[in-house]
Amino acid sequence: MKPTLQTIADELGVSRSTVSNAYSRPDQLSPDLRDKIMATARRLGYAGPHPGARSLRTGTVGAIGVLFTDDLHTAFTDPFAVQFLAGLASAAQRHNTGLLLLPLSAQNEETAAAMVQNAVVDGFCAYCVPDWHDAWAAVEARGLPMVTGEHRDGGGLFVGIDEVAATRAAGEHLIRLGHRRIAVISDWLKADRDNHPIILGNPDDVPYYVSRERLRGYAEAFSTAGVPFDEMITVNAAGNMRSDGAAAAAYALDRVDRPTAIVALTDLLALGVLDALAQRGLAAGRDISVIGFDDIPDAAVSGLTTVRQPAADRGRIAGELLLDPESRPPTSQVVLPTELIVRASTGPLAPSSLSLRRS
Amino acid sequence: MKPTLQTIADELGVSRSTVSNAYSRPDQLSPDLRDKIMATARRLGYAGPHPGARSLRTGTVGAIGVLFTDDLHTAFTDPFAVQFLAGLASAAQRHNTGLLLLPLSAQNEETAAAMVQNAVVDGFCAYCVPDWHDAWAAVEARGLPMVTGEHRDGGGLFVGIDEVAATRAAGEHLIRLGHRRIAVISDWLKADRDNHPIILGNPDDVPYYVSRERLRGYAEAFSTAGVPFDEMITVNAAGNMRSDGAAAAAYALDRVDRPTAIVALTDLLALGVLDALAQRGLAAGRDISVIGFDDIPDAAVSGLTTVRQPAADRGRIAGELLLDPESRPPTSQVVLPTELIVRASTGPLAPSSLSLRRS
DNA sequence: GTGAAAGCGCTAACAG
DNA sequence: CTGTTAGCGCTTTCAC
Repeated sequence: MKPTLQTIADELGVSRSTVSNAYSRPDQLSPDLRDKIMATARRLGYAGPHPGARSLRTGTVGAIGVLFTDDLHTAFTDPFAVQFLAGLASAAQRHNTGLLLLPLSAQNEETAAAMVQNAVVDGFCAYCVPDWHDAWAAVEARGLPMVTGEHRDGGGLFVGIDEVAATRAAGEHLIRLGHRRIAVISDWLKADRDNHPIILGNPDDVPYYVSRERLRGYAEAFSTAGVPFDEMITVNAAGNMRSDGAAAAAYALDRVDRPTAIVALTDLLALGVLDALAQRGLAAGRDISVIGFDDIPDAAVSGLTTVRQPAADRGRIAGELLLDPESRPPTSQVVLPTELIVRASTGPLAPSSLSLRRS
Repeated sequence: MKPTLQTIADELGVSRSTVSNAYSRPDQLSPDLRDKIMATARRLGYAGPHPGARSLRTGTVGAIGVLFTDDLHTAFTDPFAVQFLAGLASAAQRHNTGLLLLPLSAQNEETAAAMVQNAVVDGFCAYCVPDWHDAWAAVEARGLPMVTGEHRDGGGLFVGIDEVAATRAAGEHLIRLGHRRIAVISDWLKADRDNHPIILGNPDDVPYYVSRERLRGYAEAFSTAGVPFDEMITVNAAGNMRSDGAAAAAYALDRVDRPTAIVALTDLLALGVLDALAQRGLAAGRDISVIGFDDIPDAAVSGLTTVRQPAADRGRIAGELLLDPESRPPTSQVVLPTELIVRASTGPLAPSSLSLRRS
């Protein structure tokens, strides 16, 4: 039988609460007694109050649930996700809190919801969770504090960026450079996970918040310049991997009316687009302009024009909001700044493209 | 006030246990009643049994604690760690279990131990935790199942590789090629986190299991060939990052009696060594031989000779052992195979090096 | 099928 | 400073 507070108390002939105090409120009893308690605890192999029992009593656990994609491998390959998590972890650590990764199966929404229901946590942090997911409902039902960067009206706290404004600025940059025939590449433009061009009636049809909003920003910039939504070339990517970016870009590049610019909704995909260009002997920024999103370290290395967002801050602030109610702003909506970083991968419309455009 | 089982029971005039059964044992009551219960639960905003309370009663939580480095950023930059975690997560998911990341502060061992003590989990998985860490003791004290790949005699379950045999084989390869003046680079050769050459009396002095064992393997191979331990050039790396590998390699390369081979105890460091070679116009495998460890994807790309280990399997099996007691082998010691992968970065001792050796 | 009783191990008033 | 009392919200025999 495992020792409990009572075991120690009985052994010493004191009360259970005294032993409890020895651990949680050392100032409530004489140092002598405390030492004696700790000594017998050690002797009996008692490791301290049972965390589960304590948490039932105090109502706090010391863990926050992170709704996460099924595919940890891909998630950890994404520098944005890693920075976000690192930021979240730094806040968590400051509050002596762990991160409960909840890898939600995209196949089996039922188990995903069950994981959320059974998670022993103080709150939830969700991102990269397409919003049709049942898990959303489960999180809301739990009634715990929740923070997300992807669901601005979802009841919980919001820490994120103005996705629409960010890509609108990027789109305007492209417009200023003269581009009008533009392809957009992203995963989650459709619910399926394949690389292929798609016809999209409307940005609203996109099932995933981030992709949808970013697409909206571009759509706004372009339509303001006279390029209607349905003239944009949209290609769905299988996932958010560099190779997917290259594969998806192929559908845009290998067509007669090749676009003069390709925007990817993440840097990882944009780097793949650069790969596809290189493979075809095309020069980014001269033959074809490319824009990404995130400003991951490799973006600078590759001279990728992109939108910088404060990944680590998003995580850190999300954590603070969850763990430190004092810090909660009245609005509960923290919108962090983004910045368009112009590098070599965008340039003015090339004459060759112009002539092609007339053909 | 948040609704509980009792709230629902009172509302319907049934007993608490009936409502409990409605959730956990649907076969114990009539479908009608169950539906009615679920309906009022929904109506009252009851999300299902409180996970913490349930776990106190049943003794199972649905989470395993992963003792993790403080520095998530670096951890997730290491493909080995990512693959390991992905493997662990796959097993966890199969058992409907989450991963509680416990980022242990290396500075503050006290808080680190406290995190372990307070973790609401069913078991622990530890790796990348230097063994002088207080957290070890805390884990053992908890008395929960624990699995590690780094502490073969530590009481818990072991899933790992034969580190010594792995590097011994790599060392023998180097010896066969004629190398005798050899440098070893690794983080955690000393407890400090700086790049600098060190004098090591003995592999036993190394404070971290993995580094120690791998160093032992090399020491065995070399001493068998007549190269005593104290003739090996040992360089401590600040961390397990590519740039650290390059920085540490500098100390080996920029000395008069330059070694003819450099072994790094991880691929990430070895890739840094290759960077350092390139920077000095030296050719890996011709001028200087280099060996890594892990066989991460980039190793193949760079033609790095290395030791392949089954990272994802280590994680997956660790998870199974923890979560599925049935699967536990009698010994509780699972040793997975490794394989020396010879690529272009190792080659026979170059004549130029030989002459240099005599000088 | 359903309910009553007995805790899981702990903490937080409060009284002594 | 120490002990008593009263649960936290749930599951699980075991009778009915």
